[in-house]
Amino acid sequence: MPELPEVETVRRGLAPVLEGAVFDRVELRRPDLRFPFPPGFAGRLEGRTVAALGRRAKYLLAGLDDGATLAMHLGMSGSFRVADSVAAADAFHHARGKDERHDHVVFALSGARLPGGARVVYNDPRRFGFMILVEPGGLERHPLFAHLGLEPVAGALDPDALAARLAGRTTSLKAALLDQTLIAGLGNIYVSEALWRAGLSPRRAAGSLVRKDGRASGRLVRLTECIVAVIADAVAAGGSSLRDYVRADGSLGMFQHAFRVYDREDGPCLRPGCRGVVRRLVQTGRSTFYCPVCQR
DNA sequence: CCACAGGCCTGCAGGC
DNA sequence: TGCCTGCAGGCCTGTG
Repeated sequence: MPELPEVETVRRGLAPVLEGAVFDRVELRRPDLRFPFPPGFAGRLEGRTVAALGRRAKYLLAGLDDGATLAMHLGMSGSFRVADSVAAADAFHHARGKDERHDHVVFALSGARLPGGARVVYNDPRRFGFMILVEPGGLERHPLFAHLGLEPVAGALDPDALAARLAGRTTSLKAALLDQTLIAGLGNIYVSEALWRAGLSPRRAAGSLVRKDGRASGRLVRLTECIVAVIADAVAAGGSSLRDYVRADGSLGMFQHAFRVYDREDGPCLRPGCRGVVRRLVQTGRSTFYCPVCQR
């Protein structure tokens, strides 16, 4: 259930292995994940070198030496693990309680930095993840990427740009922040955490943070600061490890220990001086955690 | 059996 | 009629 911090942590773990490495063999152990693999998918990758491993929103983007891009989304339960052999990979996965029935893709790699080669294994029990190959120059026009919103990182998430996108919208702040065409990379955990930090109710109308002249209100400036901060803090902690997510080297993220509201229903609000109790509500089918006392 | 889980696409209904 | 918006449902498997 990787959100941006988990995907970024995976990227940092995989980059030293993938960058400069060649796909010697790509093994698809089933014909589909969320979508069927396109015909020739594995063969199209074999023999190609990874130039760089990047990220956009919750997508991992492996740029290939011929200009194409392997785009990978982890869905709700996707994870990668790295090993120098099949046996080591399986032992590692086993230790993490992973079921090898859900090992769906195996990349066999070689490279100057990989004496003896390496294997990168993709495991995804729920199969909401997917991999696609985008031909050179096609990324910006691709329907999955063309409408992605602002990255929630310093310098990219501009309050007035966000105000322009929220103006007039009656939908809840919770739903707006989950909308990947507005801000790209937030998910259910970090929306709750950011709104708690900002002291804003998840039920508030998104457009209520925009001034009449169309610019960002003080509250919206504060919210953008809190979004950037919570994402940066989570990346620094290696993301959050709950049920499925582990880092590429098998270690756990630590940010789950820093949650202020997420999954803390009925617990005391942790804001100094606030005597509220954390509540859970369901918005557009997803749990929201918030303090009704200090989030208005 | 039920509810719920970190994502996101589709289709439908309602408002203008 | 169209366009936009917002929401329920569905995709899968696993866990409590």
